[in-house]
Amino acid sequence: MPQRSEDLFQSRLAKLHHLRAQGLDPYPPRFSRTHTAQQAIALFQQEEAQHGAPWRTPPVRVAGRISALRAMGRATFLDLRDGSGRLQVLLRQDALGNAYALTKDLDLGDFLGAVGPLFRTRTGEITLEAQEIAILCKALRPPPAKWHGLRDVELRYRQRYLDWMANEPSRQLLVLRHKVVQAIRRFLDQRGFVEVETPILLPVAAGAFARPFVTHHHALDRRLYLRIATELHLKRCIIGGLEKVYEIGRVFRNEGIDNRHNPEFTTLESYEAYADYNTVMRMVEEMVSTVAQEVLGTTCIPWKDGKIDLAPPWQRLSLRDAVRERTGIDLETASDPQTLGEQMRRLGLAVDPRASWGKLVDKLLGEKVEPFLLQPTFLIDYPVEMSPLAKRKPDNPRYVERFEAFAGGMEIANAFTELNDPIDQRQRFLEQEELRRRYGDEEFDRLDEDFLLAMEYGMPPTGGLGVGIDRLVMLFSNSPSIREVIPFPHLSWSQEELLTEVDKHLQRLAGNGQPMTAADLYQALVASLPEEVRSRLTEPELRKRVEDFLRRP
RNA sequence: GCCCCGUUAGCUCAGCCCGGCAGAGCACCGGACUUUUAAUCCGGGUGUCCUGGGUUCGAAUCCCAGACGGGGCACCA
Repeated sequence: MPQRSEDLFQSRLAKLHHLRAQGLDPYPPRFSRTHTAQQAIALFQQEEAQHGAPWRTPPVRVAGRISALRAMGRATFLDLRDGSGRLQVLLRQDALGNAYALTKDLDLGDFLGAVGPLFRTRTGEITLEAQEIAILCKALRPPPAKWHGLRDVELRYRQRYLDWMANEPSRQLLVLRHKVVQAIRRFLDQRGFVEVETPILLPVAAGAFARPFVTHHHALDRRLYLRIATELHLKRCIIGGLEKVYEIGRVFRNEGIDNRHNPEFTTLESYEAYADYNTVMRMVEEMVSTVAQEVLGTTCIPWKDGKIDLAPPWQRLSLRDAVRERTGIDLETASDPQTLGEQMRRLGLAVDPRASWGKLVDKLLGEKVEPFLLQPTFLIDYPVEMSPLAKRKPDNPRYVERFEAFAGGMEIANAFTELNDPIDQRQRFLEQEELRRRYGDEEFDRLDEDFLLAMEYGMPPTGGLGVGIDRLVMLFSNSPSIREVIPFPHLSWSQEELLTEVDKHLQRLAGNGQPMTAADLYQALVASLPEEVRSRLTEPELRKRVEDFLRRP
């Protein structure tokens, strides 16, 4: 595989062998350090203040990755970087003796331990003068360029560790994400919520609008799906008597990838018995603003060219009013697909004539309302057709007690007073199944018989909430793309992966010793390659690969 | 699915319009240098110009097809 960068690799390999030849272990099992880079610098500053300059501390032990190397004959400066920061190390032949020869085998990216006193150089930089050094790990590939860093977006995502090595903001984003999740947990834990872990592999993937991923359990010989939501299991917890539960976890939706969608993403869902969507609304604005305050130190955050103020209370706007204000359409009168579709066409929207009313409302919201909700806003009371798990409004059964929260034009939360009438719930599921049949749309929700069974035992009135953690982190970090905030985002095949896959098949096909003609081998290859690989390569490309393969010794 | 842009050395990028020996900085390799800081100085270019096909005496450059990435649209929570 590593045909690229072969020379750099070989040069480092040679140094590795040279180290071994001298009886040094390039990968020793341990090195005990007494100070991080930051602690070492703090120690020096403290002692210098006490004793006055010039001052040398007693020896300290530090370790880190070599991030810069400035060699000048019998003295070498290098920068060691660890999790806390950077410390300059001076290697001098006079101080190190024979060990100084090791310097020649060091490269950027290697891990090194150094022992010695701290002092200030002529130019004033706090520096460790090494009396002892130990290579802790020989790196066989070079780190990204020190000056330009790593800009190539594809490389940044495919080899995220290089991104983190080279780009401080990317590292910080990971930490920010952690702090957000931590602050959410703290918020909920303090309110008596219990965190539970519900299954990811399910016989029925229900609880949201999405196509699921399919997998198979061999021992059970059963088709299973990856969950698209945690909702139905968390409600089972409520049924079982836990009154406040939540889960922060990954859900999987088999859909396209873009700036706001990754096929796996993290949601928070919480359920609280004896709460309703009004209770949840207050909790959401308090939670998001509290998290912002704890993590960012303010509730007023920059977003694109403007600012968003997350301090409660957030604006509350009924969905019907919001649509009427922005489009002039009244959903009460435009209450069938034909009328609504007609009015939407008049606004210049492309309308699928077969779309259901709920889908049309959804599209109208997505096009004409949501993108304009920059300051945090609750959209309240959704049509029942779009919300099969929410309780109807007592005074208008065509609507449900549901809200979605928006900020920066993105949906960040979705919540409702949960439906706990098992007969209505069954009816709603059946309607979803019917809609899926009628519209051939895989994304309608699914009937979950096991969940209905649970609900028939009785569920207290409950307020439920879903929050997209990734989008919340996008908001908090002013990131335009969800890929930035997901440590390892999904990408398609790279050219190298494809060709490696082809070669694997070629080796297997040609492996039984019998000589094959290029034409035969090509035929066998096409028959053997999975469609996902074959379809990404053209016939001439594959034929060429076969010929190259046969030409190889 | 559609449109636009990109893909050249390990990294960041120029060269492409108007076809003529594949370039720069950093990194790397060899040499000098015991307080440097993007160290400096001398010497060295290390390449499947994304892939495949076509036009041409000649293609990184022009044409066609495709892959991957980015952006937009469509679709979608």
